[in-house]
Amino acid sequence: MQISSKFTIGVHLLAVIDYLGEDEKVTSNVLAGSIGVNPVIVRNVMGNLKEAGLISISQGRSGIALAKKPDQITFYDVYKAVDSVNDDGLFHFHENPNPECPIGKNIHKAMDSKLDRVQKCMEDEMRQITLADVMTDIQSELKKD
Amino acid sequence: MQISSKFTIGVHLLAVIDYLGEDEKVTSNVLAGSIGVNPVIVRNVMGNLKEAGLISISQGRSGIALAKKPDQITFYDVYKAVDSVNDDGLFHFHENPNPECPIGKNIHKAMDSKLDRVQKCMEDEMRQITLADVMTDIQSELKKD
DNA sequence: CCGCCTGTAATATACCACATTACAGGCAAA
DNA sequence: TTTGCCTGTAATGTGGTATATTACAGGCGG
Repeated sequence: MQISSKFTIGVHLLAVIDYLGEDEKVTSNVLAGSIGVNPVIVRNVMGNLKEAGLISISQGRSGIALAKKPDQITFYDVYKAVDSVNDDGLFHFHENPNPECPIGKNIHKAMDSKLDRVQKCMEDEMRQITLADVMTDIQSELKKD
Repeated sequence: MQISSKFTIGVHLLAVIDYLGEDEKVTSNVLAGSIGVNPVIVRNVMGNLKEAGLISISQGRSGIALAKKPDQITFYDVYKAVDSVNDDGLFHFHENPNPECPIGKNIHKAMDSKLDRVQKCMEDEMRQITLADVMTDIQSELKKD
């Protein structure tokens, strides 16, 4: 199992928007070219990021721009924006434990809070990482040339 | 996306084995009955847990038993045993970033260590939770009746 | 030796991620 | 205001994966 690539696509997207800034025209086709996926996928992710208030999109001969500063955009924001994990949570619980069995009857209650704790731990860590951190690392790679 | 139910099945499995202990005969059919899934799934998970050294299985008119004490079996052990997450990691990275693009060329390098950090955080939290914790909660639910 | 149980392969099904085509609608520039 | 690019989105295809199910070979204990 893996978290959908929509998440990494989202971060990549934001990085390109930040990098090309207001100088160059950024379109879903340009982005799709850099990311290496279909433009429709990009437009969908763009829509998610827009709904979440991370970017602004003006139609027509368009302009896409960050709606927040890079250090105000965290991995968690992107992760939530693109619905990386559904409402049932990170862990898929088997759906039919036997209520006639003392374990089956209570396993859900006994595990849920623990699984939530694990998921929350992961999400809290994602809140610590920002787009600015990614840009810093990209810049320092670029300087090596 | 969600982590396969094989993980929760694995924990459920261990809980039943611990609960029914050495008194009653525990078979894949009994387990499947409590868990509410097909016996073959149970046997596969059993195999995983056996390989990982968490349970012992003797064939024939069989006996299944925990190979460690409940407080020595963590969620992480089960999670690893059933291959909840493949070797590529928790996050599925888009596979064809454009090497001609300054961002596409470096996005992988810039994000990998951060994603690893997130995953490791989750796994560390799982190491803190044991089968014994689950059994404690189940027991206290049972006492409510 | 008989019967129950595990190990495992083969097959089916349903769902999901991602790709692709197509087109309607909007904004901006000319 | 018209034209052309671009976004929003629906419809469809496809491959991969999770789980179910049937079937059977092999092993151990009674």
